[in-house]
Parts: sequence; structure tokens; C-alpha cells
Amino acid sequence: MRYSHQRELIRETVYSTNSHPTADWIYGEVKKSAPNISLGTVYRNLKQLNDESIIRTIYDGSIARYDWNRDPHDHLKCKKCGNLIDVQIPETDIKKTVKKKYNFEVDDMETTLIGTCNEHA
Amino acid sequence: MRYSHQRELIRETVYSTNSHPTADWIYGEVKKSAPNISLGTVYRNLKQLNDESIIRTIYDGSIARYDWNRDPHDHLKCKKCGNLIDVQIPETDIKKTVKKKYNFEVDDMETTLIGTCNEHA
DNA sequence: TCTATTAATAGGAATTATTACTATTTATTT
DNA sequence: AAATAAATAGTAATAATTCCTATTAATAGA
Repeated sequence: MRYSHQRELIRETVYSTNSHPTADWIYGEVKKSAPNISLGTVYRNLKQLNDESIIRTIYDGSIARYDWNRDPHDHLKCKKCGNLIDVQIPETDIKKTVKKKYNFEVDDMETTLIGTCNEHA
Repeated sequence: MRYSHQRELIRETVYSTNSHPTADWIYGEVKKSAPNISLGTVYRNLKQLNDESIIRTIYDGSIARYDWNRDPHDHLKCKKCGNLIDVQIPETDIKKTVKKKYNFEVDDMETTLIGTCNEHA
């Protein structure tokens, strides 16, 4: 993967926020410093960054969001405000249990807990 | 919600399989007995059935799938074949933990474990 | 430093999943 | 059976994402 100015801007943008941004939001941000970047470039680079494990892709319902935080963690999603909040769930021994019980080798786990955040209780 | 023949066919179709079908697959199936049903009808009814908790909507990456099984359960997704397998994860006390630690009221939890199923190990 | 190579880009078209619109049909109530 | 309103078919529209292609730019080598 050869260096590109656009990819670097995209990476920086994802790394600059905890808001789990969408491709479209990233596009808007990056356009500020690279006005004629195209949305296709954003998507292509997000995919590459994901493949290189530089960022992580998560799904919020049916839309893709991007996260700089590659440590295993999950998300709380508030029904009212839609915000995603990072959480660390005590992973007990899910991987082991699943391996033993279902003979299924878990590499990755994505959990979204849907509910109401403290601001909207 | 008034009775409709189409909705009943859609419900039966979802209830007939463990394959977590997509709207499009359901459309294809229902067309066999109602050849001029429209895809919009399928989507509208799936949404209604979901709202009435008669079926459940789950997301497989960015695409919606439908599940007759409304008991709390999670899914194993095989990277190789893409199949979703139902699992019952010992839920420990995630809800309680999250409530205590993050003051977030969890209603629903959706976990997908990505990995390799025994047939593709 | 110039040149060749090829990855990456911009811009736009195409695709896919899903939702919205509207005239017509159909289930239900009286 | 007639009136009412929900549901439908068919189609247009939207949103997110991917694909295509001629051009540009990063990098390796002379």
C-alpha cells in the first residue's frame, strides 16, 4: 500500500473522534482540506485501512461506521439519541465456551446493546 | 393490524426456516404462491411483523435478516460460508453490569461472533 | 534528477437495499 | 350490500456503497 495524501487525511479524521463516524461524515470533514476528494476515494481507503487493521468497521443497524479503537470492545446504542458509547464487557470466557459447545472458532465479536442512556432515561 | 393474505404468507415463510432469510429471499419464496406480490409489500409487512414482535430483525453486516426466534439469542457467523448459527450465550449479568457501570438501561442485545464454523475449520 | 511503472485519484455511472407514492383493491364494520 | 380505511401492486425515489475509466501522483531504478 503506497502512501497517499488522501488516505492519510482519512485516517487522521477517523483517529480524531470518538463519534464512530460514517463514511459520509468523514467525506465532509476531509473535504475541508481536500475539497475535491471524491466519496469513492473515501470508501476505498476506509476499506483498505480496515483491511490493514488500522481502523475497524462496525455496523450500526444497516450503516457502516468507522472506529480507530481496535481493542476488543462493544457498544451501547441509545434508542433515543442514537449515540454509540464504547464499553468494555467482561468477556468471561465466551470464546472458550463457544469453542467447546459449538466447535466454532471465534476471531471477532461484535455486540451492540440497545437501550436508553443516562441522559434519556 | 387487519388481516392480510400476503402478510400471513410472509409470516409463514419466515417461520418456516432457520436460515435468517433476507427480504429478497422471502420475496422469492412468497412469489411462488402469490406471483404478483410486490417487494414493497414484503418490506412493509416485515416491518409490521417486527413492530408487533412476531418476528425479529437482525443485521448481518449491513443487510437486514429476519428471524422467527424471538428468544434472546445470538449468532455465530462463519467467515467462510457466511451462515448464521443460533447460539445461547450464558448472558452472565451483562445487563446488570452495564447498568451499574455505565448507568445505561439495556433492553436488547445483539451479538455476532465472527469466526470459522466446524465445517470450514 | 529524469523516466517508467503502476497504484491511487476524481468524477460520474451503476448497483443494491430499502422506502415512498398513488391509484386500486380488499378486509371489516354497520 | 354499502361505507370506510387499511393494505396492495407497481413504480419512482432515496441512500449507501461499489464500480469504471481516463488522468494524476508516488516511488523505484537508471
